Amino acid sequence: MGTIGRPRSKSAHEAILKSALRLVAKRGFRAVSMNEIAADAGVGKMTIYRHWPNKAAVVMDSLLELIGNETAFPEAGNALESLRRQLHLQAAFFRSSRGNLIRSLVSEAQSDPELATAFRDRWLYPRRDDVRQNIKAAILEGSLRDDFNIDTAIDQLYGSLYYRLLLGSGVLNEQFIEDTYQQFLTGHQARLAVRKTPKSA
Amino acid sequence: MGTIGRPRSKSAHEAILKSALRLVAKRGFRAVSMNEIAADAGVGKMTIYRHWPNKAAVVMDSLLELIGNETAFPEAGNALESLRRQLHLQAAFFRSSRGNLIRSLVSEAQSDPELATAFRDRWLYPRRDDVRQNIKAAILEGSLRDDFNIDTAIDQLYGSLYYRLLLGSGVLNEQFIEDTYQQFLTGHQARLAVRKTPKSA
DNA sequence: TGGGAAACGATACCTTTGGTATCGTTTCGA
DNA sequence: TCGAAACGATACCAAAGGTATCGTTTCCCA
Repeated sequence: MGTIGRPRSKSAHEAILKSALRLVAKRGFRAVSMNEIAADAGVGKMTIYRHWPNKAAVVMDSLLELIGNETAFPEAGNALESLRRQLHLQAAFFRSSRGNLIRSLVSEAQSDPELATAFRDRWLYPRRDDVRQNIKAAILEGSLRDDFNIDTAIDQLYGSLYYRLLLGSGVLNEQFIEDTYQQFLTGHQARLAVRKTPKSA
Repeated sequence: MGTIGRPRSKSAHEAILKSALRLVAKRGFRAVSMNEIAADAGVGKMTIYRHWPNKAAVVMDSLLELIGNETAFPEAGNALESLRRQLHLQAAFFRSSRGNLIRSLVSEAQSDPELATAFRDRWLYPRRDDVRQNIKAAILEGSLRDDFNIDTAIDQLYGSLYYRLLLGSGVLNEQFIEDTYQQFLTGHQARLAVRKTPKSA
């Protein structure tokens, strides 16, 4: 049997991802060329195309492998508080240069169905699953009602964050996150314990 | 004094906008080339560039001049009902091939600051102003409270629509719109009419 | 331990496309 | 009526994603 040949260079792989992340975060997807990424990583352009099928795939992997866990749900005393803190984490992530990665991939996905599927399956849905799990925990803790559509609630929670990231209509500051969180609570919080007066008060 | 020269052809102008709208709505911004738009409109490519500075500007004007009023607030018995119907209109607009225009322009705007500004100033903000006016009317009618941040409320109302349009995470069906509208009401509706007792009840 | 297969960096190349330059021609208005 | 500018057509340019191929290097396995 023939041998396998020279193995892929792990150092080249990592250098490419790091260069792609740094350049795209700073200047955006379209402004960065593949030649530039290759030169910055000290690598031949063909080496990139031996590891990934196209430019979008490189940036997608940069996001997932290097900074994919920066918005994980933080520990907190209870599920609702963990959700609140995660919203602030996600806003900070979007405000930072990392936001350019998301903007770039969503932008390219509009004309690249394969990328759109990959972005949903590898970025969006896993994170939505985390939110869903958190909301279920909050329900079990008795903090949230149990009779609403969770997917719709997730859209309402995070939709306005993506909206401000992509449309630039407003600032993703802490006040906005607090307002969004409170509006979510208003609609989904379990009825507060002490309800002494009957409905016909 | 010299004369003015031959005037711009209004028929060429309109033919270009119609071709751009039709082709981009059907196949998307990136998949349609300027040569193709020119050929479809029966026009020289240079004529397009005499009327618009670049491809994005043509599509932007197609949106505004040809279908910009398809999501106007419909007449209704009261402001809240008008808002509810407009949400359904906007969802239908996004579900139709017109949604490709919005997706295309938002996508291109991520790497084109001038287009981003134009999209906000000419598309987004005028429509947000309509929503703001509607919400103020609903407040005056006594249907909504008057102590919330209107801009944040608009983001929460429409953010999830743009989110589903751009991310494709869920269907923009009527149930989703109803849920979104109800969640908005839950947080912002005025306390139901009869409030006979003073605050210290 | 040595030979073959495949990855490596480098570079030339192909194709597409947005945008420009320039042609001779047409149309208007002053 | 004539000049200026727009017209359709076409050749062209530059940038960039992606491919092909070079000689070289590295490693696994026989």
